[in-house]
Amino acid sequence: MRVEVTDALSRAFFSEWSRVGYAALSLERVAKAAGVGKAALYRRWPSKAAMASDLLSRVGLTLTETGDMGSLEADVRALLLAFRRVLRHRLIRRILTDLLAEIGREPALETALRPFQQARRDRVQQLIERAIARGELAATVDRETILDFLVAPLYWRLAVTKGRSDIAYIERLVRMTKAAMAAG
Amino acid sequence: MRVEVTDALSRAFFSEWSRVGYAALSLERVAKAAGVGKAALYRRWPSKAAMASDLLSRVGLTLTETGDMGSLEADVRALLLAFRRVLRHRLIRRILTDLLAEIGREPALETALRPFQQARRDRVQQLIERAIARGELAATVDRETILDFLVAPLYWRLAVTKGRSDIAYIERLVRMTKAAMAAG
DNA sequence: GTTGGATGGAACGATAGCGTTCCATCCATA
DNA sequence: TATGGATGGAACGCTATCGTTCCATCCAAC
Repeated sequence: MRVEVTDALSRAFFSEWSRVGYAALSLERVAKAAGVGKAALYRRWPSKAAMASDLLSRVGLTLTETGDMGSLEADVRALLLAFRRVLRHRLIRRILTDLLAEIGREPALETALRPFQQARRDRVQQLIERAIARGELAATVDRETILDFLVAPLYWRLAVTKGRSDIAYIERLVRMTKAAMAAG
Repeated sequence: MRVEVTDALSRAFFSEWSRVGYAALSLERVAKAAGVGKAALYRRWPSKAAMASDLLSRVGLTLTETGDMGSLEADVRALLLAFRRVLRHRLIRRILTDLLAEIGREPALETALRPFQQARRDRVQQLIERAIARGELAATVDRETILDFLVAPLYWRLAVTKGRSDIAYIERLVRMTKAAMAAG
């Protein structure tokens, strides 16, 4: 099967997803937007959920990885900046919020999202372990709750309240997150 | 118009919303689930968006209000517990996540949600002002960012990662949030 | 008891996506 | 240059919802 057709379909799928949402996503429109016959789509994927899962799992490979930045503060800053870079894409933001809403209804999507969550979780775990090794955090901190604190406020601001997220904000977030981690 | 019909329609609307999501919500099914003719529904609301906005604005009145608990820590705890009580309802959680995803596509919904956001914002503002008056927080703290920290982690855990939120977790959240606020 | 308005229910034509099938055309490989 | 598989496009029957209309029934207020 021709690769450019597959690519066009993938792009159209995400574009449509962002535009109308998962539930209202019509494969007929996806094919049309890709400039492709419906048959070409159904030859590749049997259903909307299957297509979504497949495409999401492919994208999962693109996750950025940041190494040891030398200190907890620098690690947190790097993580937040990387997260911000991703969440600033309108298309990604739309799809992510939609995905989080749709997961409760389409179990297949949860499976597809799991690699992302696991990658994020692993990355934060490493960050915490490094901080403990450096003596910047107590060994008894609650990993799960720290994970919540490292991701949630920035997500909330970028995807929900749609406020500013300039460097000054990120720096404040770094300070506050560090303080929270030390208390956890 | 008969009140019990209006009530049945309202209940059915939220129930269906939670079940299939806003985009896939069919007013025909809502009427059927309410045991009511479609005409009775369209006599009351002209469209899905209008019905959603109207019903949401009615619900807005039910927002719980907690007074001064005597200290920043007690205030934060009360806020988190109240928030948890709301977010523990499966129906509310589903509708809320769905709403946050749909807002980008249906401006009318943003208008309907605004009173909620404003109420939450006001409440947090009062909490902060009280803390400053008590000398527990510096007058220079960033209100907006604190707002993010007070709401986001708990939302993230309850609505996204679907992890535990027992009292021990809430207490940890109180400690960490307090530390973050002091650093902000 | 009468009356007037709201009701449940059924049907309308229109639109749209579903998943599938068919076919003439295109194009890469051999 | 020949050939076989993928292609775009059109159409299939089916189902569902839309927003509207009609009507016989019901019920509450007078």
